[in-house]
Amino acid sequence: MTVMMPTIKDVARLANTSKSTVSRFLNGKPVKKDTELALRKAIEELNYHPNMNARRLVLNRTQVVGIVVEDISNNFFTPILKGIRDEFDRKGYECVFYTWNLNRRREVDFMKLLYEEQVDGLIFVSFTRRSREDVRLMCDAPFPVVLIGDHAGVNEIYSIDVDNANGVHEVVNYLYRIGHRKIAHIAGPEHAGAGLEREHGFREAMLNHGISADLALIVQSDWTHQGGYNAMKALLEVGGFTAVVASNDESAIGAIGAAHEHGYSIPRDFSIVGFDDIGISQWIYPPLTTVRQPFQETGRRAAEVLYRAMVDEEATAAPRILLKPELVIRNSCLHVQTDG
Amino acid sequence: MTVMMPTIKDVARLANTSKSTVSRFLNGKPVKKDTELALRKAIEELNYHPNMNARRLVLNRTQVVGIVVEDISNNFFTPILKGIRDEFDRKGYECVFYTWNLNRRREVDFMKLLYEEQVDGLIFVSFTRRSREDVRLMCDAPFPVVLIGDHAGVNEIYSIDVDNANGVHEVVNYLYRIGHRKIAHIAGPEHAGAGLEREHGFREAMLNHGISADLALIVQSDWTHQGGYNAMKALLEVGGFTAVVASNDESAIGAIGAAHEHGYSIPRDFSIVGFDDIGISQWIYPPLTTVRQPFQETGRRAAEVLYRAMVDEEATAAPRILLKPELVIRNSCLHVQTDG
DNA sequence: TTGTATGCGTTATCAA
DNA sequence: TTGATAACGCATACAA
Repeated sequence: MTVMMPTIKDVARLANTSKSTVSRFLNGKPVKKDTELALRKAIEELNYHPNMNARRLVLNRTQVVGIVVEDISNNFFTPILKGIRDEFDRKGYECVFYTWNLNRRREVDFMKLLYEEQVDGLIFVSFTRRSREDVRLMCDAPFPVVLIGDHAGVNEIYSIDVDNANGVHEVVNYLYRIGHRKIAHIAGPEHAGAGLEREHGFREAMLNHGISADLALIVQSDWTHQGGYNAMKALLEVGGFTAVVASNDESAIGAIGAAHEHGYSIPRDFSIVGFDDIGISQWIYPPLTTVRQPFQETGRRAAEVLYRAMVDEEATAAPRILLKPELVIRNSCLHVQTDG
Repeated sequence: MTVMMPTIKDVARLANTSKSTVSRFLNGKPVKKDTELALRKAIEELNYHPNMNARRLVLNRTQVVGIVVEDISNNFFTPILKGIRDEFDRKGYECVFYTWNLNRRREVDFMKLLYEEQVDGLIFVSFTRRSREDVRLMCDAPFPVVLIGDHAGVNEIYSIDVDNANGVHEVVNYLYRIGHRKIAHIAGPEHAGAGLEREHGFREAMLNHGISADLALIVQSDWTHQGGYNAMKALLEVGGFTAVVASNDESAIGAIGAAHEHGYSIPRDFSIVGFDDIGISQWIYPPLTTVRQPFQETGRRAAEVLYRAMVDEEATAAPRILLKPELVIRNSCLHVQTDG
């Protein structure tokens, strides 16, 4: 970077005009045909590119939105990010991705960091539970903020999430419909808001069918393959169930692995259902019945909300959006005889 | 963003000192104890945050590296990106991710776009074949550029990739060792450099064992589950093989699905091996024997090379790094009787 | 339609 | 240790 990049001034000199004319031309304002030609030539010749930092400084606007992601290596995030990107691509905004991990900084610390980056808006993507206090702080940011995931019950902030409870209800209803009464649950990690919502949804749905949840059949896990595997082994020790509702697809897949390892066949011996519908779920054996979470749509909608808030100061959209998930029936569940 | 953010000037006024002193303090230069106290108080009170754009403008250095990714929704990319991030986090650099897709722009167009963003360095991540012409252009950038993937044989550019041919050699050798002679190949897409390298590696390895490749047993595919599924169906029509080497894990998984659907059991009826070792591969049924690609390490090394090139003008590291993949043996392959 | 002059928020040079 | 001043590259109000 020791080489000096040409500036608007160099272009002006070469094209025999002034800086302001160059600037105007670059911003699509009208100039005389002659000067336009001279300018094009000069720009080409110098290989000139405008300096965005300078432009941003004077405009006090960056056309950049920040996306803060909890853990970029999580596969859930990629379709969400794609949804956000695609939407902002259309609007002519740049997306800058920041990642963090739980043990280093909090989301709000990141927000302060982004005060410096002069972003025009911000989206936080995380499946971890947020504190009221943190979310309150986010409301005070000098730019609009949209949350994907938990909003800690704060209704002043823009947020978007999937209706986790509703998704699990559908799952349990389906399982009930095909005869299952003894249903186990492999829960998500405690720190995850969505995990808790799904667990509550499970208990609720069971209650709705007049089945009191058997606490021994609800086992805590962590949304990983390994976690699902371990949880299933634990459940197999307990026994006395015909179906298991996993808190996500990965743990469902781990659970299937454990069942196979114990010589069971799915769905013959146990019905298993996941949550998320990640890409692989239709390709495993047996193809997994699950709840499709509209990841990309989630990202797209978040971008939409943020955009509206950025351009329209008094946007009055509903601050909370709850997307409906969809039950996808494949081959990991089987009809069973009801007891009574 | 209508609200005016406090500047260094406001801090100076409130702390009863000058802009320069504030600036020096912010950059860790020594100030008197009294002024330090006053400054801290003023900064706190005003909730002051430095404006990075202004700083970058005057420093002509951004502490930002650009990462241009072909398709953010591809799962391969996440561990690579994580490797890059982690490394630059340590170095105090910001990472800005840009995504593109094949039908919109070329990588070099992106590079020009980044002339404007004033990044200090750039990493291109793509599995698509690159043209000599494009790579040559990248060499002329005003900042260092590192390629992950194909380098079109241009040795002047920093690049890093996995030794695809070597990986496939190991696979074929292994298959040969356990008795397989009739081996099919589900190839990757034509536009992917790595796909071609793997296919060549396959032919080479077969030849090394004195087996002339049966062209009917090499079928083109596209690295997707669906593609692998279709390819396996086609192979099953042809018949006459005991093992299949898939160009990546996803198509291997699709192929297993097709085999199951036709009533075959893996590995009893066919041995199948993949490439990449994506997270799911050890959890499917049967657990997939594959070649582990060091994704995260790839990203880390790329970041390392770029960093060296950015800080040390005359870095003379070897421009091309080829990482060795590793055969991971699980349960998707079985020993068979050799014919002769 | 064009040019001059000013300012955006920061760092750096130089005297004090 | 501090303060005045001049950059950095660009956009814009105003005058021409």
